[in-house]
Amino acid sequence: MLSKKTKYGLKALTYLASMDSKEPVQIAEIAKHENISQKFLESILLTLRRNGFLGSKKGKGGGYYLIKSPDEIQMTTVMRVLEGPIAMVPCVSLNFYEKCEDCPNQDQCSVNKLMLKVRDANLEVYRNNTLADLIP
Amino acid sequence: MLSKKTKYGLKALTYLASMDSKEPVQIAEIAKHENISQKFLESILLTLRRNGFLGSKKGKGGGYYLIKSPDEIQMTTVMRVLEGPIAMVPCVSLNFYEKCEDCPNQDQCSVNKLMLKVRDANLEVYRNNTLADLIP
DNA sequence: TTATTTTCCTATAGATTTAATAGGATAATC
DNA sequence: GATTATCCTATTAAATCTATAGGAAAATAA
Repeated sequence: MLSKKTKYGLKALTYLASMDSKEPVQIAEIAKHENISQKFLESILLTLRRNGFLGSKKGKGGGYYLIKSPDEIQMTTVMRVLEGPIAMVPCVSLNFYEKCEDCPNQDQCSVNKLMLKVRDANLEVYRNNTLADLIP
Repeated sequence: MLSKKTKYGLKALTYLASMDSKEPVQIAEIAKHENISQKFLESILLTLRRNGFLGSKKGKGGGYYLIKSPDEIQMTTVMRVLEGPIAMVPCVSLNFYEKCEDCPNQDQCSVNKLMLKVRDANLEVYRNNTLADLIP
């Protein structure tokens, strides 16, 4: 299941990407427009800023804005920041690899075998889609 | 993340599929061979039996065995029983569809748009792999 | 029959993760 | 100096996942 964090994060990014100008947009506006708890959204936008997707401005007329052009924001990077590893098991993860401690040899592991294919299929989708592709 | 339930279930199914004969295999043997808590595995095998993947026999010489041939067991059905919906959001699920209550119109929803592609990519993998393909 | 073995079944405890809230600090503008 | 809006940490609440407990039921063997 996709976490609400990711869901809300994607919606917020898309909302910002759909703006004509790059003027800061307030959290309250995004939250209201997308039906999201403002405080929860606040923490999400914070991590998006900390990870280089958004810029921010404080005080009156402040808010968040996209730093890059939507077509330069790959879904792989967004998903990794919001949802975590794209792989369903650590032993097939490119960016978060970990050996399974219970698995004697992963080359003969059926789960590894299947999840490798799943990972590749998902990567293919995320690599071929940018934020620009999500705008209605 | 793949749940341990699914991981263990897949390993158990693969172990049974790798057997030459279709003689019942005891929970204890599977648990030991795959490093799984026996009691936890017990409940997993029970749901696999209830969902038509396994047969069972009680008493001495009893255990679990595959009902169908491994190449007739599609990963789509296994994943749905063990892990639940293949889709990451209910609004793109084929078998567990639900409308998002917070989404005014899902045709213009960016999450829906992306997750539809993800779902299709995953279905493609699960449909093209059977239990037979997981055997080392 | 009686003992043994193994699955069957429900309930529940423990652990982890996710979702949401609280409350004030910081910085920019008016 | 007042107001506005982001910044930041901690904590609570809810949900889900993992594992265990403990006995019932059924099959086999003595």
